[in-house]
Amino acid sequence: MANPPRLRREFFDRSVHAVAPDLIGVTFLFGGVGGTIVEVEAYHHTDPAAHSYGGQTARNAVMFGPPGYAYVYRSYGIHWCVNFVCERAGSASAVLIRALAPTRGLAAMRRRRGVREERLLCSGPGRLTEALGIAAAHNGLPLDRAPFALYAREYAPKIAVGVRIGISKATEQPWRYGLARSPFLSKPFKT
DNA sequence: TATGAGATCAACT
DNA sequence: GTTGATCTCATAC
Repeated sequence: MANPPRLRREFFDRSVHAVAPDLIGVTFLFGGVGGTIVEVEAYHHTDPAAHSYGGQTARNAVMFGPPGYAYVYRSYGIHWCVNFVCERAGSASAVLIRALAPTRGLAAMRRRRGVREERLLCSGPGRLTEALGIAAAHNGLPLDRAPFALYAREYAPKIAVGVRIGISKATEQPWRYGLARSPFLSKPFKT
């Protein structure tokens, strides 16, 4: 069965609030391993919760570059989290990938994660980077070239919207998007 | 089901 | 010195 078309780099050349819901249902592979995006969050440089809010630093420099690149950072000193940079160079906006429904490379994901349950492989930003093998070395890589591969969705999914998770600033902004009722969400959406 | 501690690092006060 | 865009395990109800 043929893969659907890859996402073009221009896909990311739009408002982060337009790109984020459009990523739900997209297939995200890294080194041939991954699945369907079911949960994301949008961050913009005018947003106090964003890493880019206080200006450019060594850590967040990729966010200030052109769209269509991966921003990878260390979270809580333990985990890696991956973002897709959006809009245009300097806008410093990105979409945090929070959860996947695993479809490809299940054995590799189970080996890296050390768990068997499919639900626990990619249901959280730290979990999915561990499952896919994403780390600091991949910060700043383009999303339209290997080892990244993004494939357009083939249907319009039912999008759930809610407040973001794990932040303490701008907590009221409804910038978390997900596939409604997916069992692979890091947390369910209020209905 | 719910709450708490520990792991461990870069940015910031 | 404190705080996170987190996760896991332990303990308590």
